[in-house]
Amino acid sequence: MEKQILHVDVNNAFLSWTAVEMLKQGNQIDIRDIPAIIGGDESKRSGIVLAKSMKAKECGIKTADTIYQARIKCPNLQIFPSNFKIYRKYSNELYNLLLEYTDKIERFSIDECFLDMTNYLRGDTLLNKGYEINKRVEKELGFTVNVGVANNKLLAKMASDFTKPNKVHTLWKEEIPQKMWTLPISELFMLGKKTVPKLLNMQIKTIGDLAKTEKSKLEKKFGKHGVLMWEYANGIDNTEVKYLPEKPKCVGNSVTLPKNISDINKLEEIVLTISEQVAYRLRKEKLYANTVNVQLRTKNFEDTSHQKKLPEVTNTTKQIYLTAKELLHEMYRKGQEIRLVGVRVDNLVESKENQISLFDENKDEKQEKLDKVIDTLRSKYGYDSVTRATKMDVEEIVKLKKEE
DNA sequence: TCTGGGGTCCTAGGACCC
DNA sequence: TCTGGGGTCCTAGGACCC
Repeated sequence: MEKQILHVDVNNAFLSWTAVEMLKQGNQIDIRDIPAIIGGDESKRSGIVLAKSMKAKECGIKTADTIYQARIKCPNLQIFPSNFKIYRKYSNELYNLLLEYTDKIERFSIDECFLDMTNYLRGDTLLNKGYEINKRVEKELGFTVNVGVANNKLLAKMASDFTKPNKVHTLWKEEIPQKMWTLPISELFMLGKKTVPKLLNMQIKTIGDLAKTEKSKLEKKFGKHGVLMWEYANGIDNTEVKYLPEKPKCVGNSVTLPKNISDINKLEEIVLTISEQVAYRLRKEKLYANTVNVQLRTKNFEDTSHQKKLPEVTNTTKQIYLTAKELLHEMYRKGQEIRLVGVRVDNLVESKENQISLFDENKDEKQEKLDKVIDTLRSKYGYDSVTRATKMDVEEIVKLKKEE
């Protein structure tokens, strides 16, 4: 039996949600009706476009443009900051509404869900359910969604992307030639800016061209990715809607520094601050890490990363920091101007039980107790209620910038 | 005043083992 | 004398997504 899949995608999510929130706060104008974007903070050198209104899109503004570019494209642009707390709130409102239709919902991202409706149609059609969800979200939640209607996840996702906003589109098997094969290859899910030029070089311009290309030829050139793109171009996707919550496979944080840094001592302090955050999140997930990874980005956008497998799993701030510090020293070349620092833990496991330890006693016990005290304080009074004396906090970095 | 931050998955090469 | 062939684990880097 064919699967019955819906893909629900919030239109201009961050901007729409900000608009709804502002209206709720009594704001007179709806920022969806003017040239507006949600953007990062240029003074923190994270000035990129995260979401745009239709009017801003008409100016040619694209997601991930720099705000600098966006302002040139549209001089009377209005810029609003992001607020992930609000986004999570509206994302949850959407999820709760969708739960009335099926409990098989995969939260693909903060603003996208896949619904497996296969056993939940109750005599109705999938398309009708799609329309109903589209109308109800607008009426009850105040923002709009696109809904893709199909027999697998890939086709549902492609369908929801057709024309926006506030639309419902089907993409049945027999519609693939007219609706999907006519599109340029850049529109196909999982074809990014590195692969598209390579395909164009092979005279593969549309998704239809790709679908008709010999699968073995693509496999030879692109490996597994080649097989995947061929299958997607032909509308083939047998993956299930993953509705059960999954543990993360890695946990990481990174910061773009307000100013490039060449001082290894300052970099160490930043690595400490980030290690602390990462370890805290790891413990909140009740996970242990096998591997620590440090990433550096220079002022020229050259990225390097080094990683190290630990002798035994850990979730203590101390272990993660000490390893990260070691990696930092291993990587950092004197004089390099560092723009971004990141720390990540990988190969996460749920417990340290099945670890073969040579000793019976737990030598991390003291650290674990200390971490626990701090975690409790933070969950009660907020993350910043506990700070380190050596920590280079935001104020200090900003001060450093002003001295310039 | 150019260029975020959070992820997942894959690949290629080296080390090491039998 | 002219150099196997598997397999696993680890690391660095890259591609893609939202």
